[in-house]
Amino acid sequence: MSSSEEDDIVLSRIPKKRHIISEMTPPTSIDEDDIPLKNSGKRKNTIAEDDDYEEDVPLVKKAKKANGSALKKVKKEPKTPKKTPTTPKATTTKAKAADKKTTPKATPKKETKSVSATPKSRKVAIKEESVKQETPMSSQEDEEKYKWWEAQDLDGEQKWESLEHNGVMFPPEYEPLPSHVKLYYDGKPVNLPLQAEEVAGFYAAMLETDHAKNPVFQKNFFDDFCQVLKECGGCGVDINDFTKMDFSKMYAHFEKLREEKKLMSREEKKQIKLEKERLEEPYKTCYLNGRKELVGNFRIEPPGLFRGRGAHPKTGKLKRRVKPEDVTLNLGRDVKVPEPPAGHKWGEIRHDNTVTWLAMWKENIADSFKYVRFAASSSVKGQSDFKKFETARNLRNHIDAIRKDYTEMLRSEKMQDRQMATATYLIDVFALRAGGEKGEDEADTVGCCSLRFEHITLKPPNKVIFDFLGKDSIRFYQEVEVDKQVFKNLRIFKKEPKQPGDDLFDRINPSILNKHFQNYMKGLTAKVFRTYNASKTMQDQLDLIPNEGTIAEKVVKFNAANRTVAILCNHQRSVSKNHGTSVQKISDKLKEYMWQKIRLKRMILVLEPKLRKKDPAYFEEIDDLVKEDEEHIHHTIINRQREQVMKKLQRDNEKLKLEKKPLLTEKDVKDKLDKIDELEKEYRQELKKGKPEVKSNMTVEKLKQQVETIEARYVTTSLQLKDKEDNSEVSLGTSKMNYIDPRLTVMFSKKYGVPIEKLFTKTLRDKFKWAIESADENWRF
DNA sequence: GTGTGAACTTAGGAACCATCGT
DNA sequence: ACGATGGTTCCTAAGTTCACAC
Repeated sequence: MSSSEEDDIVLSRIPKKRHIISEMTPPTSIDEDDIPLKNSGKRKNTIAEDDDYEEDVPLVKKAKKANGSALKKVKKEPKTPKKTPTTPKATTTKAKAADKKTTPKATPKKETKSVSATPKSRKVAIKEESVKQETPMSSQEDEEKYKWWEAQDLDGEQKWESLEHNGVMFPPEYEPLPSHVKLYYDGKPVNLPLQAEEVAGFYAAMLETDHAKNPVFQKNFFDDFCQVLKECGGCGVDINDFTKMDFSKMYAHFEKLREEKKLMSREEKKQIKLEKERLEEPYKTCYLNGRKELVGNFRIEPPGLFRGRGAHPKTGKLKRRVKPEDVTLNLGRDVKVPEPPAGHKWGEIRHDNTVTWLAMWKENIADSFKYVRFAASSSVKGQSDFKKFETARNLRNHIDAIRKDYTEMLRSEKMQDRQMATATYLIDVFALRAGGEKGEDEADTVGCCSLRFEHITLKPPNKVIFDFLGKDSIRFYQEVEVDKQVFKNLRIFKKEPKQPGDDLFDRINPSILNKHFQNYMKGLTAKVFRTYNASKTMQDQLDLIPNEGTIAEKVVKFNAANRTVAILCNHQRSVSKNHGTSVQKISDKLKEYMWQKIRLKRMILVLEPKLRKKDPAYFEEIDDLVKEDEEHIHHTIINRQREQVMKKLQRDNEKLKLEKKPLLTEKDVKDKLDKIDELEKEYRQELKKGKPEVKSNMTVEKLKQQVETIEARYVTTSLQLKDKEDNSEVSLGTSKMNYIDPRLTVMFSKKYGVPIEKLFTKTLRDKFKWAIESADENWRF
């Protein structure tokens, strides 16, 4: 076959390539790496014509490191922190939208128009609406009824016509510790300045968590703590050794507060909750194009210690308090700007209707932005969700062609194309994420394009073992069989001089890949494959479910389908710490049921011994129970009963103590204990004789009835156990919320007569209202 | 292409809450 | 009536993607 021939050629050329590559890119140094890079463009063009994939040059991804940060700084410099629109964004085209006459009423309509009209490269579908902004905050009638999915699709650059909101909610000010609660350093109490005390408190409060035991966390915390301490003038003691810090007093104080909170009366708790709700009331909603909408995260994130996931180099760093001056609000031009907190000003006011955020601030850990956005149930989010699923759904019209193409392209002469095809295969088949490049100061996690040498192991003829940390440092481990050619390609991508640490896909990145995808379908990017395959899988799984059985059974089947999707997407959750015990409990229960059943059957035989011959199968299992197990179960039962009696005694006594009445003693429960003793005796007898006592009023009929009851319980419980095990490390929620087209769930609900409440929680019903109201029992993805 | 900023979706764990079995 | 338990919501970190400057 031509394939192997081709491969032979390819492989035979490798030495040559190796030579070239090692000349061009010394394997050791990243910095030197970026020198050849500059030539790459030129070289590549000529070489590509050779049809010799071997010779085009890897993208050099790590090049920036050194001068990258320098660049960054240069860039940032012109950014004067003044009031002028100097953020990079503000100077770009879009920025005209953000153009800020901080005085909101400056030139309302003209500006709004120019906002939308400016972006040069795009045809902006804006019909110069002479915005009839009827006082939004008052129109309450139709808001409930607005169904955007039945309305016209405004699919353009402009995201809103008018926007009014009340700004953001700030966390409460820091409350100083009582004077007797202090940090101890080197055995002595320390008087910390308030700001430093707050930071120390962040750590103290989490003293018993895993985070606090992580050395990186400790170091980052300590560095930032010392910094803060220095900034506010120190504390008279030279604090320079983390190990001498004693947070125990502070920790105890926080524990006490926690306890007190728990012990608050029902009434008090209610009051506090009411008060909280009253305070957040104004921020919960906003007006979008005159209609009331829910805001999502209107609360500014409180300060604290950064809890990065996985091995994050910055974990433990201080997340500083956000001030109104740090916050940029985005709202309509003609609308009242909410009052900043007393004595403060907003950082900036924007009127950018090409974006959907309400407020924004810069965060100090990664130096990125945080946004206040609409809630998931809002029309804005609903629309983009709808669009996302429609894009994914549209992929079904192209997927065959795409698969055919990449299958062919796996053998391309051009290295970049081979990588592209192979990556597409992995993304399509194993639902990998795109895998963008990550920095030194982030956790080392990867996706498809950032997979490295050490992340896959090849086992001929075609087995691949993936083992890497993906998003959120969740491990992706799979042993799979792949297409022969994919296997060969991966082997080539790992060929010398590649070594651990090197990128497998050194000629592509998500950007290149996505650009390629655009050729097939508008809006097609790497992540669309995940959505498509998830929803497609769900559809296929649902198709397999017969329309029969109880609602509960159907729900179980639905969840099983959901689970296959979750597994496809590698959605995991950590096993809860008491998972082990609760599994043990259930299997104990199962054993006990089994024992009960057998015991009942033995009783039947006591009544009518000849039944055994008549129906040997029915009685077969009674031999399965060995004496030791039986004895053990007896013990468990007896112990449990005794414990229960004693526990109740204790509880009663506690009450009596409060009422100052005389306490009960063991004598008072003697009756009960005696009964248990009796039972114990009975069991012992039973064990000796090998058959149970049978009450005089028992009949074979009754006993058989009881056996059935027990059997039913056994089945239910074992299903429960299986479900628990299967689900212990799979998280169904993420795929239900983000990947499975909600119209599939709605379809299932209608077609199988399962109330939607059993499949979607309240929040999901709100989020997917559009789907619930638009899909019927015949809808297909 | 590379680098970066910006804006958006996706994600797991903690906190909170309701319900269930005893 | 009560704690354990499991489900739901909240929180915010961690991704992807896109536009733009170079």
